[in-house]
Amino acid sequence: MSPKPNVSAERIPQILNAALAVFAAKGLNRATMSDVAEAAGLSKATVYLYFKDKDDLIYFALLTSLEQGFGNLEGILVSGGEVKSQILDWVQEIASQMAESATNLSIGFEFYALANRRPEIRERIQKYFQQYRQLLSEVIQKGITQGEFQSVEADSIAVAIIALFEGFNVLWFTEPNDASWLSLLANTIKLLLDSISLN
Amino acid sequence: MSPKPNVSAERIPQILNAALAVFAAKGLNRATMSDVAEAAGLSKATVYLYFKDKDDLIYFALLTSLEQGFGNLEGILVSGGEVKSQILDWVQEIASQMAESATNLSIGFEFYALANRRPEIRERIQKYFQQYRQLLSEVIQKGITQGEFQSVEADSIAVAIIALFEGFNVLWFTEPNDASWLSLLANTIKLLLDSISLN
Amino acid sequence: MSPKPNVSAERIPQILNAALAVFAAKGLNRATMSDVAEAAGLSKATVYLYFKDKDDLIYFALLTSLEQGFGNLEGILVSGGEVKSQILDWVQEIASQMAESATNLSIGFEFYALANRRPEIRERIQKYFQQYRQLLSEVIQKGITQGEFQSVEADSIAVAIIALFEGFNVLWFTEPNDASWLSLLANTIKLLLDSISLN
Amino acid sequence: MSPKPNVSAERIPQILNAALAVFAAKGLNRATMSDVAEAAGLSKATVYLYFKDKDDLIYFALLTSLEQGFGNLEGILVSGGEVKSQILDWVQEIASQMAESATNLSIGFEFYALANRRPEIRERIQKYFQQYRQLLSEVIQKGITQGEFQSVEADSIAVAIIALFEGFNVLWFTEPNDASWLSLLANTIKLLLDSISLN
DNA sequence: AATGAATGAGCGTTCATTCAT
DNA sequence: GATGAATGAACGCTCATTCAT
Repeated sequence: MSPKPNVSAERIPQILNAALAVFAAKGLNRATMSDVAEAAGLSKATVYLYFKDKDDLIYFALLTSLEQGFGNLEGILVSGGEVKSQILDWVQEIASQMAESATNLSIGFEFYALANRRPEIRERIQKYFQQYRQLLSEVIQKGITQGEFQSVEADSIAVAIIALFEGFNVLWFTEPNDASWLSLLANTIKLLLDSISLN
Repeated sequence: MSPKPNVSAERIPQILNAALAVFAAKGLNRATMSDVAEAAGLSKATVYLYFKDKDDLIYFALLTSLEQGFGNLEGILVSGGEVKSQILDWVQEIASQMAESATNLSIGFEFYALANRRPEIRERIQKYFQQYRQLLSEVIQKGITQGEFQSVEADSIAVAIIALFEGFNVLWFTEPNDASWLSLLANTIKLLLDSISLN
Repeated sequence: MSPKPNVSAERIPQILNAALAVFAAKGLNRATMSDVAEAAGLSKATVYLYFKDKDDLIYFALLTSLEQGFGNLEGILVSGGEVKSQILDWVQEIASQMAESATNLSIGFEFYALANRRPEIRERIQKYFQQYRQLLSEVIQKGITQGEFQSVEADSIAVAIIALFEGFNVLWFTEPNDASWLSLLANTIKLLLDSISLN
Repeated sequence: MSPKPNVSAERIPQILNAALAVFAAKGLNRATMSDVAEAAGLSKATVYLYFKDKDDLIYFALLTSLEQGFGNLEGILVSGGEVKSQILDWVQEIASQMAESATNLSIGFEFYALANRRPEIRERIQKYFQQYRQLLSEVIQKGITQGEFQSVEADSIAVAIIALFEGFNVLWFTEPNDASWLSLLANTIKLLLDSISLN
C-alpha cells in the first residue's frame, strides 16, 4: 500500500506524474501499467518496485492530484484588506487553473466514482473537501469579523462556494467549448457574497 | 448502436435496468456483460441480440438514466402562485430523489468521465443540461415577469442552481453519511433566490 | 446428411445457390449460417430444416459446384471432325468460363483443403476428377483411333491436361490481373497435343 | 505484423513451426491460438508477445512455408552438362519432397483461398511464383543457348512446368494414395521438354 | 535497482444450433 | 413449413502481475 522509501525516491514522482498524464489521457481503466511505465521511461517491472499494484498506483496518483492545494486562500487569512474582493480574485485564479488543465477534470470524475468502491479513496477525498471547507470557512469568518459580511453561518457559505466550483466543473467538462463558464461562476459567487455583505 | 424493434422490446428495459444496477454496483468497467446478462436473467448472447456491444449498452443506459426528467418543473410554469416557494419545494423534491438513489450517482461520474472519449455521450449530456437550463430559466423568468424577482439574467440564475445541484451531488457522494447536505443545498438556493427577490 | 425430399424442394437449390454465393464472397468459415439464410431470403431456422448442419450445407454446396459438368467434351466423342482442333476449342471455352467466375475459384481451394479432414468431400472430388479424366481419356483415344495422334497412353495425356487446368487455375487466382494466362494455357495444351500428333 | 527482434528470437521459429503443424492438422480456422501455444510449449499470451494477432501469425507462417526454395534449380544454371536431364532430375527431387510433406499441401490451398481477402498474402504468393518462374525461365533459356532446345519462348515453358507442378499437387492431394502421380508428372514434363528439343 | 520474458485469469464477442409457437 | 428468440460453447485477445537474472 505504500511506496518504498528508497534512495532513488525520485522514481516515485516520476512514476506518479507519468501515471497522472496517462490516466488523464486514457482514463483509469484503459490506461495500462505498460502505458504508465512507458510514459515514465521505465519498465513495467520497475513500476511494480515502487507501487504494489495498479490500485496502489491509482491511490497515490489521487493523493498527488489532491496535493495542489487551494491557491492562496491561506494568503487571504494573513493579509489585510477587504475579504470579498480577495475571494473574488482567488475565484478568478482557481478558475483559470481549471481552464488550463481541463483534461484533468475527467480523472477527477473517475476518482469520485471510485470512491464508491474504495473506502480509502473516499476518505482522502473527504479529507480534501474538509480542509478546503475549513479554510474557506475561516476566510468567510474573517470577513464577518472584519464587518464586511453579515453574521451568517460561515461554514454554509464555504460549502456553497465549494459546491459551485464543483458544479461548474461538471458543466464545464461536459461543454468545454463554452467560454462563458468562468464569468458565470464568478458572477454567481459575487452574487452570493453580495447577498451576505453588510451594505 | 440500436436495439431491435421486436415484439420482445420488453427485453430492452429489462436489460437496461439490469445494466444500470450492475454498473452502479461494480462500475462501468468491472461490470461484465455476463454480470448484466445474469442480472437480467438472460444469457450473454441474448444481451447481444438487443445491444450491439458493451459501448452500445452503456450509451443506452446513459439515455435511460437521463430520462428521469426534471421533476415537476414544468408544473411551476403553468401553475399560478409564487414562483420562489415553488422552486424551493421543487428543490426539496429533487434532492430527496437524489438521496434515494445515491448509488446511481457513481454511474453519473463515470458517464461524465466517459464524455471525454465518446462524443455521442458528451452530446447527450450537453443536451440534458441544456434542456434543464432552458426550463429552469423560464421558471426564473416567470418570477421576474410576475414581479417576484429583480430583472436579472434569468439564465445565469438557472445555471447557478444547476451548478449547485451538481456540486452538492459531488459533496454528497463523497460523504454520503452526512445528513446535512440537503438543507445546506436548500438554504443556499434560498439565499440565492432571496438575493434577487424584490423586497 | 441429406436434404429432405419435401414438396417445397425448391428451397434446396434456393439455399444452395445462396450458400455458394456467400461462400465465394466470404470464404467457408467467415460465411455464417445467418449470411446464407439472409442471402436465401429465409430464416436461419428454415435453412436447418433442409440441411442438418453447416457441414452438411457445405457438402451439398460442393456437390452443386461440381455438377457443372465438363463443357461439351461429350460432344467431341460423338461428332465427326478433327479431335485436336475440337479439344483446343473446348480449352478456350472452359478457360473463358473460368475467367468469368474467377471468384468461385477461391471456394475451390477451400474445398480441396477441406478434403483433408472430411473423407466424404475427398471422395466426391476424387470422383469428379475420375469422371473428368475418363471422359478426356476417351477423347484422346478417339484421336488416336482416328489416326490423329500417336499411339500414346491416352490416360496420361488426359491427366496432363487436367493438371494444366488446375495448375493454371492456381496461377490465375494468385495473379488475377495478368491477362496472359488463358493464352499460355491454350498454347501449352497445343504444344502437348502437337507433340503427340502424327505429322 | 512484426515479430519482435529480441534475444529470444528463437521463440519465433519455435512458434512458427508449431503453427504450421497445427494449421496443417486442423486447418487455418479450426486451429486456435491455444492450440498453437500448446504445440509450441508456451502460453497463449506469450505467442501474442511475438505475433500481433492470428492474422499476423498466419502471414508469417505462409512466409515460412514459402521459404523452402526451389531445390537446386540454381545449381543447373552454374553447372555444365545437359539441361534437360538435369531438369528431369530436379523434377524427381521436388516431387519427392512434395510426397514427404503431403499434409502441408492442405495449408497451401488455404493460403491460396486466403489470398482473395488478404492482399499482402496474395503479394507474397505472387512474388514466390515470379521468382520460381524467373529461375526456371533462365534454366530453359540456358538449354536454348546450349543448343538443346529449339528457340521457343523460355518463359512459356517455365510457366507450363510450374502449372504442372501445381496441378499435380491438386490431383495428388485429392487422391493421395495413388502412387502414380509422380511418374505421370515426370513423364508429362519429359514429353514437354522432348517436344522442344532439337532432335 | 532494474528488466525482459512469461503467463493466468478473464472479458467481449460470435456463431452454430435448438425449440416453442 | 416457417421463424423469432434464445443460448452454450468457444475463441481471440488483453492485461495486471511475477520472477529469474
